[in-house]
Amino acid sequence: MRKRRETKKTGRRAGSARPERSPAQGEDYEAVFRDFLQEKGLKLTRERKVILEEVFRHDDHFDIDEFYLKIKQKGLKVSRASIYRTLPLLLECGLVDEVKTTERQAFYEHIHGRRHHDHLVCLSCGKVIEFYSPAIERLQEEICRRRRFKSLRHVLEIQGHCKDCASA
Amino acid sequence: MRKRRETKKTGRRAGSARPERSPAQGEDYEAVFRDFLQEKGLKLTRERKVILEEVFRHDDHFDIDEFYLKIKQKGLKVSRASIYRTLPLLLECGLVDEVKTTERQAFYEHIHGRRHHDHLVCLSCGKVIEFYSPAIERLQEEICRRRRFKSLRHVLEIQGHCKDCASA
DNA sequence: ATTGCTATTGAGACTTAATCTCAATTTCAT
DNA sequence: ATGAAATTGAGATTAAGTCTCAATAGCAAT
Ligand SMILES: [Zn+2]
Ligand SMILES: [Zn+2]
Ligand SMILES: [Zn+2]
Ligand SMILES: [Zn+2]
Repeated sequence: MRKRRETKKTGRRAGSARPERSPAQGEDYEAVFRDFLQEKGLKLTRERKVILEEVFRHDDHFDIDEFYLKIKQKGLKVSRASIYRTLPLLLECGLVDEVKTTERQAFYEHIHGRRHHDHLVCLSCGKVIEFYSPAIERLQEEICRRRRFKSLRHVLEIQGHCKDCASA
Repeated sequence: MRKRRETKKTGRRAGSARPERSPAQGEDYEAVFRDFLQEKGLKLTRERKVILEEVFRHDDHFDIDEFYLKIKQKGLKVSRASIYRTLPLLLECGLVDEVKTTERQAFYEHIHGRRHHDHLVCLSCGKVIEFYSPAIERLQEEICRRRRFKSLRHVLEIQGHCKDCASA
């Protein structure tokens, strides 16, 4: 068993800032995944189904190790390697969002009709607060346009102390 | 000898976007460092001097491994451990800026009168282009204020393809 | 300059997230 | 049902970063 790094995990729920879901997008992520796989000549295996289900059962951010443990505790059998191999696929087909943090480990969140958003991360309690600023997004586009830089993605993470930890 | 990871290093010079130096700030970074160390009861060793000099000889971003190799090639003798121990000190006293990237390795850049800035990173050629947007900075402050989040630092990295690579 | 208390160093061991290996197994189009 | 090709998983490997600890160096006080 891999030793888990010790990290503050308290209160790792997103704050009130989460953009609400758009119910417009269908629930059938399995169909999306299946089609994606088929198109690439890949196979929808039992393991991939388990991972997909589990990803969509999660309603907040998670890191891979946490995710692996959760699957294991449920008695489902999927290897760490398969998880590491499947998440990039889910990323590629747009069902999952990867947020590379300034910490070593990236975290993930299923998309399921969520909008893009960025993050405030509390250095004391580990809380992740989502925010979305159309103005900032627009300015980024502007910056890229001016430099003829073709933007594919971005990471904006603000680190500091949340209001609970700052007052303590 | 530690095996280097293979990464695209071509054209890793910053683009034209670098904010110009402010000549107002004195050149005497060694004095700054010495005072800082003294205040903390730490010592200005030969190794620390070498590292400091070398950091300020670099005029763009660098990662630790690259940095270590460069020092070694010059025949200067400083261990990897010392570099890993010294850079956080330089960070702490504000002489160096650490930019955690979405890649595994962070990169560094000496400050020396530079303003804060963020980065465009080209995924094809590895080029790092700096930019600074007062408007974005202001919006970030605004977001934090609204959430009573005390911001300490932030990372904004936009990934994509630079104009040279996009046209190719 | 000498002394002595600490901070520091460096070689190499260790940690750990992530990737790779490869034989055994599973998927799925035919 | 069949077989080519993709996939799996246990464990090895990689590599950035951290830690250990005996030997050494800085420096303040004498
Ligand atoms: Zn954004
Ligand atoms: Zn907090
Ligand atoms: Zn900024
Ligand atoms: Zn490029």
